[in-house]
Amino acid sequence: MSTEIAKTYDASAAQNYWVRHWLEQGYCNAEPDPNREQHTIMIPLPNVTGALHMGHCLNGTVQDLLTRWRRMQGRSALWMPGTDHAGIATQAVVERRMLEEEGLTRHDIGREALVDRIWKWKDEYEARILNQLQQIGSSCDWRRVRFTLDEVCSAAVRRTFFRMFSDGLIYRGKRLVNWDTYLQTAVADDEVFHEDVAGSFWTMHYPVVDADGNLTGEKISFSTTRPETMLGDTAVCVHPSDERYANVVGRKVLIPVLGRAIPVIADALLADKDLGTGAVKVTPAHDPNDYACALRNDLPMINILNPDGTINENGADFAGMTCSEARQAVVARMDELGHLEKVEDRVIPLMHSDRSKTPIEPYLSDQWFVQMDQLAQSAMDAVEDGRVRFFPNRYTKTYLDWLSEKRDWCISRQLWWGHRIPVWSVVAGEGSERLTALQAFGATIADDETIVLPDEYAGRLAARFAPGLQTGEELILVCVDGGNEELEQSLCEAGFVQDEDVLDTWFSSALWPHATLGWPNLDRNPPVAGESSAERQSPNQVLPYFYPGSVLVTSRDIITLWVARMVLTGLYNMGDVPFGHVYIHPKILDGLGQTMSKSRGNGVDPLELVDKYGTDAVRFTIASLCGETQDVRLPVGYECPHCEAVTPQTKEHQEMRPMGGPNPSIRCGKCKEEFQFPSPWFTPDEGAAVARIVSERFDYGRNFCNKLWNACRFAFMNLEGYEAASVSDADLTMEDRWILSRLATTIRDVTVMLERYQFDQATRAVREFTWNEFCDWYLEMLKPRFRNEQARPGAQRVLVVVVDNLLRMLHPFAPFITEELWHKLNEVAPERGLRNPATHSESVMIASWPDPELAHIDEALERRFERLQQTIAAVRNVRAVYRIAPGAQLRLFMRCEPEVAEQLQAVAEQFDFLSKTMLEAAGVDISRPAGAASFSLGDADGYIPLEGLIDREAEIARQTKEAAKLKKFIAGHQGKLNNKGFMENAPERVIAEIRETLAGLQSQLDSVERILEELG
RNA sequence: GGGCGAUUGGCUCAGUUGGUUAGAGCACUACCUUGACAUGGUAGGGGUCACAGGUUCGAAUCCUGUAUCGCCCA
Repeated sequence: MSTEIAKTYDASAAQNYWVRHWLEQGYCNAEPDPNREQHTIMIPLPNVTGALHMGHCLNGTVQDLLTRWRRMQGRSALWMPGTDHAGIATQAVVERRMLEEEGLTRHDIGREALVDRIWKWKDEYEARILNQLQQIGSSCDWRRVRFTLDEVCSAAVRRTFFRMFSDGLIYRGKRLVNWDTYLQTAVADDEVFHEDVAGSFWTMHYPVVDADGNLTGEKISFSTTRPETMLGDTAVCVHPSDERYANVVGRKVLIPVLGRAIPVIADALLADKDLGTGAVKVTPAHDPNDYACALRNDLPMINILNPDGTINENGADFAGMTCSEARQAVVARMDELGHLEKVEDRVIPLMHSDRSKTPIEPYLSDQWFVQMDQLAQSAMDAVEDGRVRFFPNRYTKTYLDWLSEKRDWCISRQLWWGHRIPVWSVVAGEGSERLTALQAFGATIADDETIVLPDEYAGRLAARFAPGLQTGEELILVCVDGGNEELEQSLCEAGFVQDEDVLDTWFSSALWPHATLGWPNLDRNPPVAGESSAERQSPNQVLPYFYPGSVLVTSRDIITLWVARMVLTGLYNMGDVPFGHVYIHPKILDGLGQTMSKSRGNGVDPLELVDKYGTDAVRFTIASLCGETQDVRLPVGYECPHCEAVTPQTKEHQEMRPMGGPNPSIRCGKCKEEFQFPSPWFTPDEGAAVARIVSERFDYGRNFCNKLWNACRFAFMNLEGYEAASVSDADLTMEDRWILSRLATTIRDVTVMLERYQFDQATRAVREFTWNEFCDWYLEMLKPRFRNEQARPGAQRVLVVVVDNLLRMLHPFAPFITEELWHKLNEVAPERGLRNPATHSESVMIASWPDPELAHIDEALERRFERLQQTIAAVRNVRAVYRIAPGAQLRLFMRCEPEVAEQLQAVAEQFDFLSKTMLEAAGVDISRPAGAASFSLGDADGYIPLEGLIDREAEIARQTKEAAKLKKFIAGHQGKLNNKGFMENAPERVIAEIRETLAGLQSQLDSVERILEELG
């Protein structure tokens, strides 16, 4: 049997093969198992708006790393996959595309057709996203894929809404919202962005009128950037202590364009004496500050806008105009009437909708809310008492600060794509007819004005009165739990109409941790793909086993939006938190320090990088970036399709668009050829040469994989004739014991680092061990043993054990290459182990996480080994400095204590192998041979005779420089020991260390000075 | 405006509760195609740790302030 493997690792072949193999074997599947501990990670569900970018890739890498590691530790490890319908974002994308490509709006095609189109979009992107996740090696339980609008999640949404409604936690109310006039929906505060636009600042005045409405000749001036809002003004406000206006407060002014009189009020919170004229107009229905002022002062609120952003009937003559038309018309009229004083240009910060990119109008409308006080408090308690812990800890503050505001949660969205609000309403009757609409249900009114339904409707219907849209109107609201279509039908027949709105996406994603496990269905396990409903076990064992989850891995920007809400719904529905830990990972920025996003044109598809570097390289590099830091920069470049030269990406590149002309291209600086490039703004021309996005940061992972591959290739090549057998301690050589000691230490440390979510440190530790210890030293030292028939079997047995452990330790970081190598190892050395060699699992994915053999850790040995390393480095240095051919044999004399000499003699062979140097002699009585180059370590001096080769002057210069360096360090240490304060305050340990170092430095300096003397 | 974070060699980042001579990868220089690996090896050059104060025997690390940048919230 040949034990040789390919010279280079074929990443793409390995990925394709193992992704399928793992799926077929069902290694990623997780089932409840009472004999094992559980480990649950719920994916931060990506939304189906578009494909995944590097941020998702990082997020997925971390979750997979944890899942694979815990699975190897023997846990039943569930990583739950799925996607989010992302209501407004997805609907906006589909609507925008429909408008651009077909000139159609949603009103042209209707609710059903639009929703149909969105489902098609969802199917396409969900498939693409899941494929991306699989390609990066995600070991999710793919049978359990969920979608926030599917049956399982919908049932949870429906039940939660019903419970909250029944408990009185959901109410309907008026609220000033951010109205997107383009999409005709409210958007959340986090869905708007501020952008400065050029605008004007008008100063005008309202005349004061007396009680009879007659002009008094007085006036109040104010300034505004939005004059059209005067149509909705219900007051003018001044500061209570502003003497200029003391005599008009409480009187009235006239809005000239309407002829409506409004009061002058004093409100210290709204008016600022020192700003402008000190007086401001108050438009409660269209400005957040004015709205708050109106609540304080009990002012009427007049809505002047239609949902599409045009002026409504309250705007009198201006009705039907758009805001900007109305603005001009109002200004013109005011000017005409002599109330315009001046106008100046001004840059105005304007809110825009993140979804439609159009300006936001503050707009007063009816919305549904969740009352947050108790829920928020419960979520705060969970973090404060440690049931939920954040890593890094500083994010606790973000979470608590936000929740402590306890602002009610607006859950309604005026969209067509989402969970329809399960409330039916009808206008209540008058007097004794008040409950007529619910007569068929046998409803009655209790003393406290609540609606009481017969027991047969318990858990299915909940009803109550609520104020209607019009003042004085009363509504009956009925909430229906899921699975009661016949009751919904009856309500419709009784004249009830279902609410048009849908729920905020976060309402459904807040339930993700328990909804995906089947809640509220406790009778049966949640469905898995490929299983008939009859097979589903009863009762639901999945939910109690996997809930609460272990850790949530996510990005800091949704701590408030999502993490907090999952905690509170988890507590509300399940009575327990959804996860014990929250690991907040860094965010990937581009080379210019900007957040990566599709809209900025700097997003990078992970599959492009995977194509170039291989998944393992990308994952390994990413893991090396994940620590406690909050951002990582990822400068990328375009790889020229003609000559492979890389052009770094600049802001100009990110912003290049066709602008009606041909697709932009970049000219390669090296070969001067033009190429196109991936961009969110256009699709490259058919057949055009397209650059690929690359980033040299991934060289880190790629080089590592190459190193690992070749180290194993070397190992396998030398396993010809391997026979398993126990290895006794006596059989172990010094380097065996050293590498086993280092291996045990590394495994121990890496395990702790993973427990602490220190992926960057863990990655460095495994890399350091693999490259700088295993490859650089151990494998090199094995080479002579493999050439020796006697020594070979022992070397093979230890090597096999180290490779076995190494592959297992690396598997969560680099799943594909380790699996590929593991299978080779199984072929070459099926039985392995130091004590009782045995066969190992078919796949490394289900092998056990390596045990740190603490008994192997030998620090004294490691220190001796270090001296060997230093000596060899010193010899190599001499060789390099004197430009001695690498092949030329050198002779080495070491002056040192007998004990050290003995140790050096013991490894004499290694000097030859590792540095082509014969250790001629070692001992106290060694002196420098004539014409020898020298070096000094702390406890030994080395001499390498170089008759005729040595340049005396150069050697003197070299040693003089060395002496100067040593003197500087010595002075520093001496200074400390002479410092009274230091000696009095520093801990014993530190002083001892300084003394020890100083002694070492001093002896080195002595050596160097002796050498200089000898050089004369 | 409030909060969080960053600022360490040309680039990207480490640096555990303050304590040996501040590290790594890439890039750079020289040498080496040696039967695991040139995606490599060996050796090397390069940093007054943003700035100004302070605390301390001792500061990249703690405190205050300044500057620049990023993010979140209002």
